Amino acid sequence: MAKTAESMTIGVLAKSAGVNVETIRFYQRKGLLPEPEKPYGGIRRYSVADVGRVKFVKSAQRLGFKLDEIGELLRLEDGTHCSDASRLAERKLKDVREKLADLARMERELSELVRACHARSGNVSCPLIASLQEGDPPAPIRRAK
Amino acid sequence: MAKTAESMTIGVLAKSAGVNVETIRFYQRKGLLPEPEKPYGGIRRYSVADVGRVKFVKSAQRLGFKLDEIGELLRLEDGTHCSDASRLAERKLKDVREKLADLARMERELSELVRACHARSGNVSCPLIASLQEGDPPAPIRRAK
DNA sequence: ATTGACTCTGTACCTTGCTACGGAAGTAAG
DNA sequence: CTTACTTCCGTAGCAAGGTACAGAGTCAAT
Ligand SMILES: [Zn+2]
Ligand SMILES: [Zn+2]
Ligand SMILES: [Zn+2]
Ligand SMILES: [Zn+2]
Repeated sequence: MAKTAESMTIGVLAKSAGVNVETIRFYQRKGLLPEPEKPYGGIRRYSVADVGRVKFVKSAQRLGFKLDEIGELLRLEDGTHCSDASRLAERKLKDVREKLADLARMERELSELVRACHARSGNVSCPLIASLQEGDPPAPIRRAK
Repeated sequence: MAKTAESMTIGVLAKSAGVNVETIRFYQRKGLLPEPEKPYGGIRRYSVADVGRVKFVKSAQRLGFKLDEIGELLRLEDGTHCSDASRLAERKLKDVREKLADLARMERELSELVRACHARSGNVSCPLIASLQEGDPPAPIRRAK
């Protein structure tokens, strides 16, 4: 019964979780993953719980959490601190929305410049280059406030 | 007339362009900004053209270009290579749209989880934590292909 | 002429999330 | 028993875009 409980080597753990062995060690150094005791001069063994933990980390990364923040999430692993957890998620959502707005601005400006370049006729200078030479942060569309 | 032409010290240049002195030097090392000759044992002087160049870099950064890519853009500074320039912009636009899609996914997933956490009633486990423990990349909405 | 503020040069450090390497030692297969 | 693969452990390096020194020299004002 200790067979399935603590049966994996680090290599198997890494493969099961779909990450590099070095990533496992890195997470251990960061305190995201516990380092099992090892038998004197022997090899550490891991359990399926550790696979879950690594996958937890990877899932949280897909939501935009940084490793430090994932450390905080892991402390809430028992699921009994919903309001703490959702506070973290709300903060992250705010970050994400800010980045989203920034990227949306880039998208607008770039596509407008590309359009202008394609529409360019004759010998006028490249609108993209010209815009960069102006140097001004392009006028934000000013609406009634 | 050599007064306004090459009149700034690096500190003035930096301030005019709104960046740190170290940033100027960094750009010089990166080849984004030329290093003026300096009088024997003296101090280099910069012109307004250099201010423009730094601002060019900063503007391009706001569009999402990396410094390496900005190096390429700077080679097209004469504005006569519109198709080269717009190719770069189109590639960047593609990058930006990919990041945008990724962030939009995060936004969707996070806001759904936050919603679920707020809607949680009674003693069920935190939906956010539970979702991370499942570990699966949340089912992409599968549509007919 | 002596501050004090800049500049020059080189090098080191910062963040984030890994990835790689070197050398020793344990482990599994033949 | 030997060979080949892992593991262990510490340290070093990568990308990107800077930032921060230290130690020496220069410049302008008092
Ligand atoms: Zn709590
Ligand atoms: Zn919750
Ligand atoms: Zn060309
Ligand atoms: Zn163009």
